[in-house]
Amino acid sequence: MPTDNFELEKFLPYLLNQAAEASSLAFERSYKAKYGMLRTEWRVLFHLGLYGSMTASEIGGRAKMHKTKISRAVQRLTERRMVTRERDIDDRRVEHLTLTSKGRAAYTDLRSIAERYEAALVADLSADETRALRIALGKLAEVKPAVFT
Amino acid sequence: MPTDNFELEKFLPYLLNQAAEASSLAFERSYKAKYGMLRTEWRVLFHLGLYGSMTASEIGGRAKMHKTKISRAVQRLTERRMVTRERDIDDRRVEHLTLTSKGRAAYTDLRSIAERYEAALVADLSADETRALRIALGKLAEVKPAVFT
DNA sequence: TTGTAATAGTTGTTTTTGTAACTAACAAGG
DNA sequence: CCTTGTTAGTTACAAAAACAACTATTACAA
Repeated sequence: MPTDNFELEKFLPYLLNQAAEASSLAFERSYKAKYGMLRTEWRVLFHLGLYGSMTASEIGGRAKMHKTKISRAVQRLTERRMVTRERDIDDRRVEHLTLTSKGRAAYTDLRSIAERYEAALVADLSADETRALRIALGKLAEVKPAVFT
Repeated sequence: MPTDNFELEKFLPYLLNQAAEASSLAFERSYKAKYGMLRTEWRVLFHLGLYGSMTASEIGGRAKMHKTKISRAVQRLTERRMVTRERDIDDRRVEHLTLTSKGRAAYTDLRSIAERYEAALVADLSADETRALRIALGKLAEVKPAVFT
């Protein structure tokens, strides 16, 4: 019984948020409960697990996370002995971040959870839907549209 | 140069978040700059604009927003004279929320921005992609998967 | 009735996030 | 060398979100 013809449920920013939130929930519980991690932290962890040693800026560029988020995530991961930091010899502003064995163990564990979770999510979708979804999401993630007035 | 074969860029919770954030940005600037609204507030505004008078619980159920978020959003919208509250006669716990003319004007304006913005977002996508995207997102928004360990 | 549970919504407190300002180190032209 | 500008990362403070405890009201059964 809407009073006009706008469809909120199809408005992409709204729909994307709902889907993102719902689909993040179960995974969030895993890394939160098992490792006391925040969203920012598992992202940093995964980047280091996947790409090996990285600097904060590199992670920021790739994950599109603001540097303050990364700074705090790294601080917490360091306190928990999951990440070590090492100053660059040539440029002492730069820090190289690396997973400790504890961090790598957490990454390996969470990655396997992520893989199984992904499979469960995709199980609801047809192959075509999944393919189109990934392509469309990839495009939308890059979009940087002008402001509307 | 990943060190293993997990694809973070295809992991749905991650990808969805990126897409949701990127695609919300421009619209967020509109309602923030023009009306000083928060995400929670435009959502409440749109529900009232679309469905007419609603209670906080009804909005919560439909938008999957926690009741404290709604309570505070309604409070701010009321302070700005965009929403009025009226106690239910039969059940005095319940409040019926309605847009004022000022609220309705803001809704109409923002809805038209939303429509144009949606068109700009979808312009990057093929018709098939768009259709599959909406269907897939709709399913994912409903998904409530078991916790993985 | 009256006692217990449920529901609508609010308030208080703690976490997280966002934003801006900051320090430290490097770069590059004069 | 200096000055000016840039980059990497941190810190401080303000805004927003999450979570839990609360009030007020209704429902319902003993």
